[in-house]
Amino acid sequence: MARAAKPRESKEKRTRDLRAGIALLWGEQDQPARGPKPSLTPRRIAEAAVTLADAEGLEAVSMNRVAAEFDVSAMALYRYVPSKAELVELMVEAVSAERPDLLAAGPGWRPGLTAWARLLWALYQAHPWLLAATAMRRQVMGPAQLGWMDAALAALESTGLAAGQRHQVFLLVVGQVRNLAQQLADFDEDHNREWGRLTGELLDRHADRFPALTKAIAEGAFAPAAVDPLDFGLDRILDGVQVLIDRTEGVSS
Amino acid sequence: MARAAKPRESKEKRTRDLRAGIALLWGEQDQPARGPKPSLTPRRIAEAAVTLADAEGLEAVSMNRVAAEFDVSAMALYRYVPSKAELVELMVEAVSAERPDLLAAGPGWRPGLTAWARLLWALYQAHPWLLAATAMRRQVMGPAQLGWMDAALAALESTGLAAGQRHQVFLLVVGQVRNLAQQLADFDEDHNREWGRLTGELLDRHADRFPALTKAIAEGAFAPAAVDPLDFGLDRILDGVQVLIDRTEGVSS
DNA sequence: ACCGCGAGGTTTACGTTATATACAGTTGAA
DNA sequence: TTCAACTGTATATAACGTAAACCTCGCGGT
Repeated sequence: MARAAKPRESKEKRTRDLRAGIALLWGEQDQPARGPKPSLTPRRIAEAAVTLADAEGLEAVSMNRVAAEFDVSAMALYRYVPSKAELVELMVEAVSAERPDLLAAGPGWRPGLTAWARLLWALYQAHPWLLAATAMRRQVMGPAQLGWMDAALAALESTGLAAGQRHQVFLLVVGQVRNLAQQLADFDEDHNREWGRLTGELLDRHADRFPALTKAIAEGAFAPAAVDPLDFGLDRILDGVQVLIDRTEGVSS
Repeated sequence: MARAAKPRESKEKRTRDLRAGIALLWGEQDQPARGPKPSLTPRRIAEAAVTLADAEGLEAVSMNRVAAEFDVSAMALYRYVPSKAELVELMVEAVSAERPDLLAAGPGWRPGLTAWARLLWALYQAHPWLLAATAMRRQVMGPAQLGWMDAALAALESTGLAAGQRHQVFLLVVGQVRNLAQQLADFDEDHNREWGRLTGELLDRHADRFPALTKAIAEGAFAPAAVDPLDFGLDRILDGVQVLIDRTEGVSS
């Protein structure tokens, strides 16, 4: 970690970095004329990093490991990618490349948004590192991520909600998927059972301090759920959105 | 980072670590008889780490920095804390120490749960590092966190929902608060405006690719919201929960 | 055709991280 | 008094991101 204690770069520098990073994401970098042919591209680098992350997790993605995939020194990558942060952005864009297709879900905002959430959830399941990758600072969305966002907002247009509300609902659904991904990431079968056993003993001994929790556990609150975990939260949220829509229509009409 | 490529510790070792960590969280460690008096305690170390994180962020919390706070070598801390991960757990427990008081919110599950969410949100605002700290693996809740959980579950007892559903609703509300914290953490005034400007140009140029997004922006979807950001999502979620309660009551009665 | 400069790639080095190991100093119980 | 247990330090290791200096190409302008 070369975190130099927040060197507080100059504003011009940061803007230049940002501009370069965005150009990279949109593929709008002008390639050079003079000099040897490049042996790599940002795209190929990102793809190698993605397969590495899929196989061994985001922690395994170091400049060294990625460079080794091309039999090249780590520093060589910096000719194509300004920093590791930008590489991660490219990885996110790479796996978000194909825009979700909501037409098969049928008409109406709710089937569309549900399908959208399911597709996003599938993406997070296929690439468990996505959560950590997008949690990193510098939330600079590239065209692929904007495509996902556009698809969700399109599904919401028929609701009659205001633009700000549509955006808020979008954030709500994204949040639900990401929360689920977080819960799944935390989950380790053995570890969880072991913690449950050890903490269970302590809970018994202090049952008076945690009455509601004790009762809920006794009633099986932590038993593995039978239904798809995405459904419960999503259904509640969309029910709530429906309530808002009904109220809005009632007022306007 | 001494991440030794997931050395896959033996199960016995992991269980012992877990047991030691839980004992630490619950303050159930037996103190030694012979030997010099300890000059520190896990508690004092955690408190120093908390003030450091409050002031300079979680990234500033290194074993060296914390140890320096006591004019002591970094390795000395390992006499009190098994690893940095456990230290972070202790930090979380420290700031979660006081159990939320929901009695002032009045009767009924909804005012109680709303108050609970507001208090948790206040905690995340007071300690912005909480999100990252709790996102780290090994979700081993100590008594303080269990106290928060118990308070939320207690508020939900009057709903008549099943234990599993109460748990799910709890997760939903926690998730909403954490999502908000995430959105706030990503947000940097200057940076965001700059990204909006640069991406806005690109969006104009590709408006046909993102029609719904373009329309939403034109209608001011990204204008700073006037209301408290927690409210929108929370209201939608709790509306949805109310729908579920109504449906459940309708069936049972 | 030449030549210089820009570009690709390597090497080396720095500062930082967590923590394993070996050791020295201190203290209470036997 | 002796000894084992305990505290704290010093040293060492592996890994990380990346800055800086350097060599080696090969195209563009002359």
